[in-house]
Amino acid sequence: MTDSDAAAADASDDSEAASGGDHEADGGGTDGGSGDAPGLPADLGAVRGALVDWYEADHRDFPWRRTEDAYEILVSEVMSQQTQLDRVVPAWEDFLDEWPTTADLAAADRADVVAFWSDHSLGYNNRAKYLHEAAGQVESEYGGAFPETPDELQELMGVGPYTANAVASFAFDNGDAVVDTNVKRVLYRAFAEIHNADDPDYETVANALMPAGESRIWNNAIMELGGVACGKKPRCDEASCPWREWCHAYQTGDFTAPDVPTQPSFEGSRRQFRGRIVRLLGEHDEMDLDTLGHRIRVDYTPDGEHGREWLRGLLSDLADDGLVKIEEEDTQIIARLQ
DNA sequence: CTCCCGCAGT
DNA sequence: ACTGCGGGAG
Repeated sequence: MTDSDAAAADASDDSEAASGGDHEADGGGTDGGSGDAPGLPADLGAVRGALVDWYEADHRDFPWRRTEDAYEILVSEVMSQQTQLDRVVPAWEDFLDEWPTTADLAAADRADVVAFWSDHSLGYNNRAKYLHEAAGQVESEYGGAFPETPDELQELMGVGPYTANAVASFAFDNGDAVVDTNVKRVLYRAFAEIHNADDPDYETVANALMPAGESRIWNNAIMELGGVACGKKPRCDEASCPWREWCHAYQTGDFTAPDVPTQPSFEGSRRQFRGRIVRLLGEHDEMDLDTLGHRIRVDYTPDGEHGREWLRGLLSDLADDGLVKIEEEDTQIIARLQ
């Protein structure tokens, strides 16, 4: 899309701007703009409309954006928490094919769900456990019907503030503004007040920005912005960012973003070996200690530094996490998914 | 190497 | 407030 428009240029506040979207701005006057969110542009209606129009004009067509089923949405959110969306698509489709409803998932063996998770390289196997557990909660505590408010959704295992608002928004159009690392980056760059704050209150600003009662379209739109136009490497013009005329970063050229804690390297980490163990146990049902050890690392020697004692430690933690069961038969030690 | 739509346990 | 948790892709 050609955009052009030199941008920064006029910082003038005229505007009703682009759009003509169908969303009429905020219900007049009530929030008069920046009442509880100093630092937001005065013409909030234009800012909101520009983003929503931009999203509606063109956005990535992920399959979970075509459903309003809370369970399907939840599965997509949990999978997306740290896996690239393009990789989530096939896993999401396979998962729902295998367990189409919360009743199906709740009735499944956890070991099968964990094995699926590992087999689809979705990482963080605890999330499979959480999802299985959450399905059980929906069945037993809500009679199979998802709660519809963020507060209630947060009671589900593995569902925190972000996921609760995402599900409430995308399934029920009933959420508050989502705040994840993408949204934080957008807000930090766009609005100087956030950028300059010692301890930015993202939640308050995000909610002040969101048009009340339109969480579904809004949260989709602002996350799309963070993913497509305002990623770590900004693509303002290429993506025709709708906020260029208001954006502090675009006008100053300062595209710094909030620090995201960097993970310790994965290669050689204990997480890597946990992952290998779970993957192997998903393929072999049960394995004895030394066979498992030799299969997860070439330098495994029963009595060496990375030997039985080391492996017992990993398995013990996996057992504490409820992912693995350790059985002692005679002198043999056998592990299987739990 | 970094990045990717967080959360639970402590 | 801090820590641990997978693994593919760029």
